[in-house]
Amino acid sequence: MSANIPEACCTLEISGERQEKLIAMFKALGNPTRFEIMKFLVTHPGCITGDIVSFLPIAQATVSQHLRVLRDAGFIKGTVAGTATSYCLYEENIVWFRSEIGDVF
Amino acid sequence: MSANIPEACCTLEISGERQEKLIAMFKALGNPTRFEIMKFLVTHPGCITGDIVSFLPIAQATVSQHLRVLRDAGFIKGTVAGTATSYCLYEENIVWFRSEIGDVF
DNA sequence: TCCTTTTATCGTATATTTACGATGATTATA
DNA sequence: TATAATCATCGTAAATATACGATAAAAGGA
Repeated sequence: MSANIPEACCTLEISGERQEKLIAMFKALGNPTRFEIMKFLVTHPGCITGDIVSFLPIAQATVSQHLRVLRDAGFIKGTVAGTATSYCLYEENIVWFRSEIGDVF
Repeated sequence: MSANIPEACCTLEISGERQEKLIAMFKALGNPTRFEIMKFLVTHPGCITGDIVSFLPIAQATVSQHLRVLRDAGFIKGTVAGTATSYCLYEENIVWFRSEIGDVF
């Protein structure tokens, strides 16, 4: 008989780069303001930074900083359009995120 | 014709207390040390704090602090057993976590 | 060319997180 | 009743995150 470990409700079988990437995504989502930005982008795809700044009660510089965190985590994608920057969800990465969670949880 | 918003890859239809709870869980998982503790608990259910301290390269006080964050987020459950405390994954809450993510992503 | 619009970045202040050693509380054991 | 074992909490130092105003960069329009 091998060690009898009762099976858990999740495997968490992940490591290395995949784990780091997943943790960075969790961290990015673990902030109320960034979560609101994500929600806003679902209903306002392609909106520009200024739209998000108008929507949120925080300064433009702060919004820009949060957008960077979301961008670095892979959740959103920015496209420069004239003087503005248009933002969308980064669908491929979100699909990856969902898939990884499905694997480990 | 109503506003033609192309459908996103996720709805993020969540708010209020549910959203706060989910964000707190993301935040708790968004730390490498805490993620490792979660992984350790999958393979060592019922282990005591000292086991986790031996496993990780950080001080006992710090481990205890991380355990508290995971406990507050609902990911783990501690049971006092003599002078020790035995920890397990909090399966019901993890199931809830998985289910919420399935709904919004 | 000059001015406006838009956004990212810089510098910085404050808040939070993360880490540690020390201590106290609790339980078991000699 | 001492003594040991185990762990949470306290106080605190250092690092990181979050927020802001100011400024710079880039593009468009007058």
